[in-house]
Amino acid sequence: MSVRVRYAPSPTGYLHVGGLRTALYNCLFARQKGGRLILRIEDTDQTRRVEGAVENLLSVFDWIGLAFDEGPHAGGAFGPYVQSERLDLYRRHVSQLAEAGHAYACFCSPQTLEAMRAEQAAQNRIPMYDRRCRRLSRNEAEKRIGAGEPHVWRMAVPERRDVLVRDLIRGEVRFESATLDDQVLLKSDGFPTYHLANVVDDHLMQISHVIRGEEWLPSTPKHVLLYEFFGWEAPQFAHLPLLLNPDRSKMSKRSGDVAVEDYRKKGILPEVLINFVALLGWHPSDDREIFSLSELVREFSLERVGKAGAVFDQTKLLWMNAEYIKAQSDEALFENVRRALADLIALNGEPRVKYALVVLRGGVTSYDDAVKRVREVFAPLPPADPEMAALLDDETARAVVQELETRLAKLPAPLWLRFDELETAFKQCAQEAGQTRGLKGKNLWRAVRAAMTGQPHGPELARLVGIWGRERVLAELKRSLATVIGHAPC
RNA sequence: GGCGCGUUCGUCUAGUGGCCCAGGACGCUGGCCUCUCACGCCGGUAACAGGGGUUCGACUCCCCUACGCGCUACCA
Repeated sequence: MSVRVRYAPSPTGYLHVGGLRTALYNCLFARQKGGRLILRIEDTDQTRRVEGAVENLLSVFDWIGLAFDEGPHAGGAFGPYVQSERLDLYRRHVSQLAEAGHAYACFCSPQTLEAMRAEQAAQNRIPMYDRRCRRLSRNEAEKRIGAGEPHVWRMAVPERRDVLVRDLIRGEVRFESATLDDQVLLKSDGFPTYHLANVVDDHLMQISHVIRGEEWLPSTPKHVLLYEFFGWEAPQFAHLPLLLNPDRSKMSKRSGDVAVEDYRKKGILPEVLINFVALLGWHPSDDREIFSLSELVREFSLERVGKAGAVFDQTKLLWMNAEYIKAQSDEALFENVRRALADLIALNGEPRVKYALVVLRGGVTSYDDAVKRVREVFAPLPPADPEMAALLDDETARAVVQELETRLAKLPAPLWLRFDELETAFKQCAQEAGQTRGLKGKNLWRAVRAAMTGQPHGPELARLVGIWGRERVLAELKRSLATVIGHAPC
């Protein structure tokens, strides 16, 4: 049997990282087995309609690089792929169920149900539909429907029997049907509930494996029953462990960033998000951690998916992002941040901006981070650090700085753009300047740093010189010399 | 409350009865490198939820307990 899997989100307006992982595992499974990946939109809740949600979802998948073989955008032989466009299908199937006695009309109003639950709660009983409408005769039900009375259709769960769910990840899970509610299948507005639509569509779309979040495991026996009612073969199930907040509750919107879009904004690379999320609940047979999508396709297996929920660790995500950026060549990285640095390039020329990036890229965790660092190095200096400034209250240090300035000013102009040579030349100038007054090593460099930046930290000075260029280097040196003179210690 | 799932370092995890006084990664941390920070390199830290079995031998199998989580809607 050919493998057909699906990712079936309800269009809430954003893609949850948990959803991304589900979609990814489905994708990996499909690709590896030479199967098809289907996108199906489960928009059966009219009250939660979000404008533009599908478009947004598609654009996020586009960014992330996951492609569906069939779906509302891609078409396919099993459409429509949007549930709100399949309403008649669900109605027909409910009639079929009703005909066979597996579904019944229920006329209980929301108020009635609420009262019933309140009473059950008060008596400390398990809240469950008491099946009062199940006892209605078919005649009476038809009469009330004919009279236009609002109603839903519920599934008639068998009284007492075991329902067995076979799960590829969890093995066999047994449920007693008495604990299963007579689930609503078709709502009073004519829309199906998840349970009905899901089963009908999975069957009609010939889905072979249902790979979804663990939160669906408790309702799977109902689905199994529905397959039985229809006389259909059920697909294979695989329930994935949940993605968790740091407090180990189900990862949710209110506890931080859960939307793929949020991570995109933070500068996380799409391939990193894929790599990272793949490792949440799945582990390869060795200890590798860096995987491209095609490597994941090769390595993935449901057998190696774990059972326990996984906390989404932002710190490790950032580390992985840094790893990916580290792996990029200087050229590639520059191209990736070029747009964000356009103004600086116009102002300082491309060679120096690019050089700055190369010098500063060590340890950057994102493109934004890289851009920030480059911007900082070109920005005006913050007020001098007192300790650093104090170094220049020294006669010798000042003389050395003065000497350095003189020597740098004499360097030929073209040299300032030949960064390697400039580094060497600068070091030589500084050392020679130091020699005139017997300043060397740490003392020499600290003094030069104080004069150039006034800051305790910063890029290596010999390279900062190339980044800044002649004009600024000389200007900063002069400025600090001027400042220092009137700055004698009290 | 009911039903279900789960439980190895803080976090992601390896481990399918002896290879494990438990391995890798992130984090944290010590050192080295060094004009500083970062990077890099080398090292350290830290876990089998508890209790009973089964077995010559249990992280691995069984049972119980505890804890966590999920579901319990005319939401998905």
